[in-house]
Amino acid sequence: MGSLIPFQDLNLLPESSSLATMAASTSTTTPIAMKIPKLEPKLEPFEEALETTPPPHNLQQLRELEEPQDPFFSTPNPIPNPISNSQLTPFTDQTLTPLSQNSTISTDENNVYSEFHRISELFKTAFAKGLQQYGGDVLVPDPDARAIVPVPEENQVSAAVIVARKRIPRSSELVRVTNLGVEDERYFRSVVRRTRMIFDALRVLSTAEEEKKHGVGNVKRLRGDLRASSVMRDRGLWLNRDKRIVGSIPGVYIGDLFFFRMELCVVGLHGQVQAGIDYVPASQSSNGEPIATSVIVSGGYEDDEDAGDVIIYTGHGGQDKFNKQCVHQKLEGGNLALERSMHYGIEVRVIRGIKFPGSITTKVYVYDGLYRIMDCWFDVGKSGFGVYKYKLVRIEGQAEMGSSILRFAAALRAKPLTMRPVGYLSLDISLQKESLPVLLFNDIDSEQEPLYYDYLPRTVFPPFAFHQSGNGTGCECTTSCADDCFCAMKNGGEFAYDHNGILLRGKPVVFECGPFCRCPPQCRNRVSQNGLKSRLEVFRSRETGWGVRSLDLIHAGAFICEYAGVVLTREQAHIISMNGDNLVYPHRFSDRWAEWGELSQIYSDYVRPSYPPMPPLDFAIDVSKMRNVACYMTHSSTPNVLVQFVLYDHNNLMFPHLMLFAMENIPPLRELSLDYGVAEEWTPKQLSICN
DNA sequence: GTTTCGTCACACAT
DNA sequence: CATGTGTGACGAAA
Repeated sequence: MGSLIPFQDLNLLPESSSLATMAASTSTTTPIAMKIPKLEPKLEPFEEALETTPPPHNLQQLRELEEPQDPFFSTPNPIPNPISNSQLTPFTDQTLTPLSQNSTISTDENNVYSEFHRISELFKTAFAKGLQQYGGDVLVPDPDARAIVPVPEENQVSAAVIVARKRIPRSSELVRVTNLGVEDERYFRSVVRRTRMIFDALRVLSTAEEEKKHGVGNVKRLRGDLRASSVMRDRGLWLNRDKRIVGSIPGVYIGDLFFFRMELCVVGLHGQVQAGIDYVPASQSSNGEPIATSVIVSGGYEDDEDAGDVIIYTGHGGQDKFNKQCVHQKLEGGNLALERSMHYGIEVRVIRGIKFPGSITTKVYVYDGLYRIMDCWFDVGKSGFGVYKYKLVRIEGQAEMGSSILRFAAALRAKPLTMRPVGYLSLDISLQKESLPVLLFNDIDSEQEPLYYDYLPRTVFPPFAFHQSGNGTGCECTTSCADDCFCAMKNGGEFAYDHNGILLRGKPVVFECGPFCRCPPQCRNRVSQNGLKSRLEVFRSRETGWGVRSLDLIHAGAFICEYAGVVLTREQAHIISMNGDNLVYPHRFSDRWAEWGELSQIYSDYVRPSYPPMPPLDFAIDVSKMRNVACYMTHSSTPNVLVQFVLYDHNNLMFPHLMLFAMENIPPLRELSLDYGVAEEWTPKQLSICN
């Protein structure tokens, strides 16, 4: 056990302060950032992807919309990788500075000191040694070494093997993905979306299975996340295992949210289950040096300082079981890798772990984009032990940080008018008809349209829809519904939701408990009939007219709202549509429910749920005079919201409710989008695109 | 190839 | 509801 070193004394230490000063002056006198090729933002922000889509309530435009469906799902077999001009840039040996052939990583046995003055020795030797051994100048590495040399055409590798077919070990080949076209982006996004849907489906289903087997509450420490990732690893469904990507991961956007570390591994954003620094180890690196690729800022180290764009990040190691520093850190492993990444000007992905009460887990992980390591020094931490510190500075020109959006949204929920003094036209256009307020925001023009319609929280069905059905049947459960209850039977012997109200798997139709059941309103099988769970906001957008976003984070699979309007029969619709009114045809919505919980890549005998069977829907929804928030959602072919048909207040299969559920973890203030489907006349063209 | 080790998880108990 | 603690699975190193 080393003796405690007073924090303030170390700052006075000549060696440390001089070196720190020199390091600091280095970064100011030589404009390092200028010499690094500026990183163009490669990923198109989600909002921009929606730019050309028309407002959903303008159905005429919608029909004219020519947008191919997500090719991944619309064809039965995986399509060939559409990548044409994109490339993976290998980091060849030439891209890194030449080393002396015999250099090794410094793992100085004397790293642990108990005497105060010896810390400075450690600092000098470990650091200077670490740098000098690699042939560079101790404090001013060759600026040219920071440039990533463009790779000649013949060395470029195709990206076709992003999705593997069997379990693959982790590669050590460092690449950076560049020049992705719009189609490439769309493709990779769909791969990531699909992968994450499989992960979530496996995770919630394994929990549900265990509960079924052992009974609710008797399940011991079930780790659905571990189960899901393990199954997916065995099937080779982890992404980006064949290349170690420096920089952005294709298909992962800044602001994307994750609730499990394992999920970060599955998409390849961060490959360490618990460790905060991910890197290519020296033994696998082409030049024998470790290179860091991503870090997680999770608040686990007391010496971290997080100012958003600038992070003082603490290296790993030196902690006891209670996350207390107890020995000095060493310049090895991830610590050395970060230092080497700084030396070569290699950017790192930053993921923040943020405490998030009220979620399914206590923490949420946000991808915050790329940072450059600008500085690195040895310091004494608050507990008096030596720690390595790294100054990470966010690269400019990237989309806004997800973590700051989370923070802003939290403030907005509490004080909307303080945070946005201008633009709110209404703090609740539903006039308390919804369980939570629906805000209306326009800071672009004077349009106020949503104010002028009657707000209709639930769809109005014609009376005969109730009469035609055997609506007097319900379950007899008095406390809580179980898997053997009448309503569970109607759903094929299982409930559609888990105990958090998450939709487990999309179905042709979901039967919820209703007014004819004896169970209480809190019953787990009444998810979509109890109103909003997240605060929604209709907002004016230059690109799409109106759009909808949430002030709350929405979990994947969570209920959002109903798509409400007045139901018209085919005959009524025919008459009304001649006047050019706004009608929505439920049968035209793409069957996105089938993607939710789709596991054909896991089970070869997987078939899309066909029970309970649904007849073709033959009605329209009139949203011209009465509507709710849903009809302001924009269209997308990679939507984050799906339509699930639900019955609860009657059993008439001809007239289900259109309930909207989240297909992804939707960050607050990200635009919600629905696949309204494309008109039939587009089908041939669509096929030609897919083939 | 195999084993050991450490880790900014997670879930549940208290 | 914060803190404690047991089980865990991965990649890296030996």
